Amino acid sequence: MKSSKTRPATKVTLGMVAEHSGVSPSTVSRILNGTAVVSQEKKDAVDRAIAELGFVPNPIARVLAGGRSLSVGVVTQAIDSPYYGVALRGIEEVLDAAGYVPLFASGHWNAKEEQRCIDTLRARRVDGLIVLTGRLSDEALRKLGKELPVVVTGRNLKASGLYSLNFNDFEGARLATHHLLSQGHRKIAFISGDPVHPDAQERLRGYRAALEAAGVKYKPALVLPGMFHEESGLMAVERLIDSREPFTAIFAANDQMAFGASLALYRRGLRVPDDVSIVGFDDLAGAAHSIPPLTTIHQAGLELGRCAAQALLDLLADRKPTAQLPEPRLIIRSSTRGA
Amino acid sequence: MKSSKTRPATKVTLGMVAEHSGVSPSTVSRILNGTAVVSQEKKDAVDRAIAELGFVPNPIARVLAGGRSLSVGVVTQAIDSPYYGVALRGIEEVLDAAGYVPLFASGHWNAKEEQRCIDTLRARRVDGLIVLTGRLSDEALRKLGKELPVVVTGRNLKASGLYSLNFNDFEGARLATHHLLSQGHRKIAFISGDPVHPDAQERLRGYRAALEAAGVKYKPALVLPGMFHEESGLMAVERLIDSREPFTAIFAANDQMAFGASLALYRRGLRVPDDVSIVGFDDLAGAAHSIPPLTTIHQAGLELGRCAAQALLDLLADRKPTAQLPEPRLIIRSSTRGA
DNA sequence: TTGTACGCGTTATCAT
DNA sequence: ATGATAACGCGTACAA
Repeated sequence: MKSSKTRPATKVTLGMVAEHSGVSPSTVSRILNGTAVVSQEKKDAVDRAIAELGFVPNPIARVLAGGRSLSVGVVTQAIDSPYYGVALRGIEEVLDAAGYVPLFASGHWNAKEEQRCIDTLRARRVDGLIVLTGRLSDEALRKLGKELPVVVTGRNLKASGLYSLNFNDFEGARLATHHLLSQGHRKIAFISGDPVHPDAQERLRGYRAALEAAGVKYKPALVLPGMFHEESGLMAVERLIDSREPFTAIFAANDQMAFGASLALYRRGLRVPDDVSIVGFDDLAGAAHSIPPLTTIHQAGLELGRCAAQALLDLLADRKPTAQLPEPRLIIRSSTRGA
Repeated sequence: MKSSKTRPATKVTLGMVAEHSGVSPSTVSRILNGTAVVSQEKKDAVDRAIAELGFVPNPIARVLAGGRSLSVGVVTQAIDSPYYGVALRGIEEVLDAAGYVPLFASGHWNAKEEQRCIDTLRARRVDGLIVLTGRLSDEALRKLGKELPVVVTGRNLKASGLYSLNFNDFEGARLATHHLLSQGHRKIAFISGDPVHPDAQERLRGYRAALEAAGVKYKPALVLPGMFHEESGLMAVERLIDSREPFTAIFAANDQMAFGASLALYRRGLRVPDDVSIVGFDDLAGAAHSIPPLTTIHQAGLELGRCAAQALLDLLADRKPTAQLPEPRLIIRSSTRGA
């Protein structure tokens, strides 16, 4: 029985291919990696042998011998993050198309764990690294970049072997706030993210800039601390309501907090958008199907992943990365309306 | 300057540890792997040398030499799935605690891609495999189990080297439907999942069983096809409303479709739960913060991941896995009320 | 209990 | 352009 499925039943090695096609192992290796010019004649013979034998190179042996592993490490913060999850998909997509395999590891927003991830990944000899908005110091990242190609998001570092990709959080927040302002809202609450996070600071800046541009006085009582998750958004609004500080709109520094905020409003009998308008940030998958569909700032997670992977591929191929993230866009849905 | 951080600046090998402690490489290896009994004296010397040199075994070389890779392949369907995402976190968590590293790959609900993932993972010499509800045939899985330890979810296969973990979808659906019934609902629509999916069939069975037990006649016009995503839930309800088939409650085969259904209701001016009650299935992270908070069947994704990983660890250690998934539980929130 | 020698499958170096 | 040979770092027979 001749099986058309070419999956190696018994391990077939490069050496066997060499023998089968009457050339030396080195030649086979050269053909596989395009390391040197080989006569068309031998190339054909080897290709045929590879097909006949169903040979698949052993990536383990390859890397031990000093070759590339064709794998890249991706350190994210939580493998199940609704935002970064889609970024991972983007990374997977473009890496796969280029023959690379992603190795994911989660740092859990903890510099120490993150360092452990990186150590593990490097022990596994990844060819490069993508770090999604980590807690590591810029210095540590810079040093890392000297040792292997690295792409980081959420930073603005520049160095050879290190490429940064950053969203314009400031502009996104400005856009969101301006949208509310343009609809006549003046008492706009802001649910901030974890201040440790640079993104959170930028978004606060954007909020303030929009206010200022519109001649609306910034009121500290209207900015509530949050932690980027639903519960914190909910509690922020509860506190806000209890404080009796009047407001007609809320801008949450991310969608998850916006969801929590909506729920708090719902519980207090306040209607969105009739009683209060609300805008989020990120445009998570769920934003379009929340009730009401959430007006938000689109921060393309998928694009983020794709760009990061593409940039790393460039670095790996000794090309200069040019990937740029798209500018944030306001997505108007149904959670906002005139004051 | 003496750095307390013990990260190998220069690669330190097992051989160097051997030399540094005056023993042979084999002895070091034995100590590392507990392969044989070694005198306490040498053991201490080696341990000291390891600490002093900051030695970290090279996993690549280790596996090439025939040892374990301490990595396990995890094939999921989409790296950004809201349900499986948390399962991945559970897997990561228990694997990590045992010194294993997960390698994630996405099959995208496609048997061919799934097979590719498995081939890649095996080429990377994973010690075992976790397959989350794949499209692969039972036969293929059985064969795989003969070659390396495998844990699958969403199936009921039994074989040595192969462990299955399955939720009681039937019971979950029965519970959900019964809840609606017990509140006086009689015209209960069911938004089904993709029928290709065994889970979807089981849930339909559970729905019918509950109906029958309550003496309510099953009405085909009340079951709408869905595809497990929001949009399909939304369209299902639109069709249902347009069909003018009366209904007072909806049971969606998963939360995502329930969200979509809620949105359709909202758009048509129908209130949840005042006009129609709705219950979902899965208990996604977002279910608790949707508006209104969704009554649903808790299918512990985190537990699923943990159990799968634990079972694989057992298999790997030649223990008999005993992990069992918890029974589905009804989580009553605010999307359901009396008819 | 411990050490020696070899092999894992590939790439890199150095010849030719 | 091609081949022989030596690594890569570790595990494991086998011998002692």
